[in-house]
Amino acid sequence: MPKQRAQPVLKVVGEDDLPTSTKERIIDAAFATLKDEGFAGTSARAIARRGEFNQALIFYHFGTLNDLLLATLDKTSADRMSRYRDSMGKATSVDDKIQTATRLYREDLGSGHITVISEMVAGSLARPDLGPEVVARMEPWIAFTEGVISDLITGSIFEAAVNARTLAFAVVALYLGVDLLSHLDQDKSRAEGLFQMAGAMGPFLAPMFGND
Amino acid sequence: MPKQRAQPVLKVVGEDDLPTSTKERIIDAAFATLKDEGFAGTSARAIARRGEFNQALIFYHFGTLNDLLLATLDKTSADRMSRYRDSMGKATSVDDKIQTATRLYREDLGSGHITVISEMVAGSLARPDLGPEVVARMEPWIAFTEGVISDLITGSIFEAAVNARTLAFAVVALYLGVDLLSHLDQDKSRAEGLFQMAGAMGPFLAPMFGND
Amino acid sequence: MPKQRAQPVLKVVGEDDLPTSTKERIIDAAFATLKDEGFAGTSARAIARRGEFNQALIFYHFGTLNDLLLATLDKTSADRMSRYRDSMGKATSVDDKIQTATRLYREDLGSGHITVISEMVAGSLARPDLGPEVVARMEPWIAFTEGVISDLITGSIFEAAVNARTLAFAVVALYLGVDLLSHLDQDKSRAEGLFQMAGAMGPFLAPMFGND
Amino acid sequence: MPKQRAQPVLKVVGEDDLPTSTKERIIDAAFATLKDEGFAGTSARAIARRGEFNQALIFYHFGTLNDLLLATLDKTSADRMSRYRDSMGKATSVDDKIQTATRLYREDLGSGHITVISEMVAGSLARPDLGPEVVARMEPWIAFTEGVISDLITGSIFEAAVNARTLAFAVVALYLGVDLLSHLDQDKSRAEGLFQMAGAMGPFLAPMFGND
DNA sequence: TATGAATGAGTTTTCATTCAT
DNA sequence: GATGAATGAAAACTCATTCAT
Repeated sequence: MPKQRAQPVLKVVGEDDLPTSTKERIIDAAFATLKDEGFAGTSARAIARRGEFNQALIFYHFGTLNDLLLATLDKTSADRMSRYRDSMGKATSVDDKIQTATRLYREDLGSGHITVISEMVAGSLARPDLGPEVVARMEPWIAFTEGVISDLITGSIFEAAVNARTLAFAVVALYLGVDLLSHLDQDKSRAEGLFQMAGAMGPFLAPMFGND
Repeated sequence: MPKQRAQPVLKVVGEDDLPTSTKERIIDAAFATLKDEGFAGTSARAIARRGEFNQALIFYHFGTLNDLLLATLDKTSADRMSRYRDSMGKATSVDDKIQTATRLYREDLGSGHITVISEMVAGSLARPDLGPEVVARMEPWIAFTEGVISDLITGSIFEAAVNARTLAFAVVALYLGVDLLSHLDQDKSRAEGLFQMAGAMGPFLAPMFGND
Repeated sequence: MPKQRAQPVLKVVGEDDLPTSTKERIIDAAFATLKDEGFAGTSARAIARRGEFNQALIFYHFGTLNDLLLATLDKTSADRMSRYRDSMGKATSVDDKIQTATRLYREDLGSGHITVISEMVAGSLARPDLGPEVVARMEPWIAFTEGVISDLITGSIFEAAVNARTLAFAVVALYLGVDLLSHLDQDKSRAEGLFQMAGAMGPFLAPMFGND
Repeated sequence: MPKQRAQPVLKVVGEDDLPTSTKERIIDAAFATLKDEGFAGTSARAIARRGEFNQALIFYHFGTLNDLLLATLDKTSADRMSRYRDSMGKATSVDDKIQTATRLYREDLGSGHITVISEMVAGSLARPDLGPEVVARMEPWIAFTEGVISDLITGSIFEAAVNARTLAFAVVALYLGVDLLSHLDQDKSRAEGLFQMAGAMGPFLAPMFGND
């Protein structure tokens, strides 16, 4: 049985996969179900119904529902990560980075990426064996954020006081917390307000980081 | 029928309650189960087993498992809130407030308050009718945080740029996100690191807030 | 414990009862619940809620839910029986009797008597120990109907061919069947149509019974 | 998913069905349970025990206990209906029809058809969402009876006075009522007596219908 | 590869009834 | 007489997973 327990994290789906292999169809169905029905509604049955295939197919291809869920998280995470890398790489000033991050966040919101991430993180509490795996999938995001922060503070007055890794952890935690709360009370405006506030502080902060 | 559907949020438990009324015993069992078995493990059966009482008692006293869970959240929330109010009220300088917050966080960690809050917030995604209720219970915390922040920035250079309410939302979201991640990967050290970093920045920030 | 298992059938409630004794209040609540919530909805809890008294009172006074239900059936049956006796006693011709029966049926419909009877008869299938007791409560109605039929056919051409007792059983069965079906599909018009048809046949039948 | 929510009413089971498909086994078990344990005793558990299969199989194949019950009613109804159609089609005179109906009734009694029908009709009062569905399944029987009556009264003196549809409703209601009472007090003799009386009236009635 | 059928363990909730006070 | 609390048994239904084909 082709179980796939410890699938490499954030591996971009290989080129040998046909455009819509069965595995992809299943992942797409899982993504859609997670997005629309929430973690609680994402049973094997629900995914199969959504993708119009047989329930057992999930277990044939992924061994476990958990593993499908993780693969789904991997895929959306990998997709978004490449997008983030591209965009943030091009942004140089603090201000610019804030603008870019805001734009990306709005994209995430539209694509369902946010929903799926927060459903997975939160849901993994309810499926205890999922927890560590999900956290592992957050690691690359922390690393990426750490890079962005390092770039930013190197040479600034903050360089000494700030631990980039720790701050990166905080940023990712904040992102998740905001997602979670926004998701729970169906209110996007507070997250939006947060980005706007950050935007307003951009010019404020710029001189501290040696941008002008 | 002693249902308690719309229990007042954050009502501090009155002194007239006997030391261990049945309702309290049930809430305590729910708290312990939430803490040790996680949200997923907190079924009516599990709670009853833990508290060594009959399953049906839960429904007799709370009507619904959800309602018991909310009551549990209310109780722990109320307990902690009064503690936070007392302690933060006494802290005056930024530095002081950071120290106090760190101390309180460590208390939360020991008492299981953190575990229970994050289990509830995250788990409520998987019990959709719980979501709004849980968010509503976060509101007082946002309000409280807003107060602390307002006190802090009034008269400082940040007063104009910062929206206290939005920042309070961010702080609560950050707290939840940190809890969630720490809880998921069983690793408390990163949260600890975050507080230490904040502590290190304390003296740094003090002058910006007009403390000396 | 004052159980009341084999309560005399159709005994009119004695004069020693206060106008609204507790037992009566309970019976009234049971009647109302049976009428509005149906047999399935008539749990001890539902009755107690409706009458605004404690659940346990039912068991104190009647020993068993079944016994309360039977007492309720007795009461409504006794009330209606006296009414039927009075009215049918005054009707002399076939035609007259049909008119009277139609009028009484409409009364039954309004008072909820019909609902309660059919709920009880049908429901007693679902509470097997109730069955024979309920049937026993139908006996007086069969006897009463037998009397009416006997009066009618004595001296008519049917006297030899018809067994009054058997026909009485059929009439009661028909009444129940009609109630049941009308109740189930919420459609009173067919029962009404039946009475109208009987009414139309009255003058037709009259000569056969020696009325003119 | 082989749910069968809106199964065609009274569809005769096709010959292509294997002798004992799982669905049939389940229906047979439901039938037997309904017959022997009564409606109240026909829980999913009881059916599964009787058929020696897993409880969940019921829900896999029928989605809902109600739906299984309805399918069971459909099957027995369809079986009997074809038998009634055949037999009554061959009976021409009133007398003949009465004899045939009596014979069929005795068959029903032996097969458990009667028990199951009355359990279902009465029981559906206690499962409110079942009511309309069960009534709908009575409709074909009313229609069939109407046909028999129409044949009978056409050209007779009753043609003007009798509404065949209304009378058919009454006949079906009577049949149900008789079943119900017989079933409740475990006494078949009164129903038997009724048929005997009808038999005795046959020659009496014949001339009125133009038979000789 | 794929699937329909099957399963065992689990879920929340409701019920009639009992009992100590 | 009356009550609040407690209980054991049962209900319908859902779940992830397995298996024979």
